[in-house]
Amino acid sequence: MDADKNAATRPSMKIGELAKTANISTRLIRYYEEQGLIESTRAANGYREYDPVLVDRVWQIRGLLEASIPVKIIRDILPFLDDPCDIHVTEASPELIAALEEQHEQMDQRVHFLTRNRDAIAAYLESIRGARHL
DNA sequence: TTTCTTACA
DNA sequence: TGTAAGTA
Repeated sequence: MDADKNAATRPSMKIGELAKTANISTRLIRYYEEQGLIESTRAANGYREYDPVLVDRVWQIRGLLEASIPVKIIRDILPFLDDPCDIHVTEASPELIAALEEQHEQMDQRVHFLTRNRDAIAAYLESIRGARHL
């Protein structure tokens, strides 16, 4: 079924390939790994090998990071993102829960902030377009 | 050629 | 984060 373009979930992607596929630098990939955000195995020659599913994982990490979520928290919720069914919730410490609630609240505020500005810009654009037609 | 580690800007 | 150096 998959002869050439489907190496779906096999631990074999070199850092350069992952970088190109996920559109991030190899430098950042190594950095995420240093921070314990992603894992990799090592080939006999010492080269890192990545599971192709990390392409998505990297995007999730970027999103979380861009939302200013601390690496410490990302580390804790990443395993949950892997299998949402896994019951990490049961062992979530009060500290983690508190941190996540705070982050959630902050994200909510950002969403409102962005929404408001987006609408303001949309309205401004509208008025400009209208004026242009005069 | 690609990747690795370490380190500086 | 990018980039340089010296390897494997």
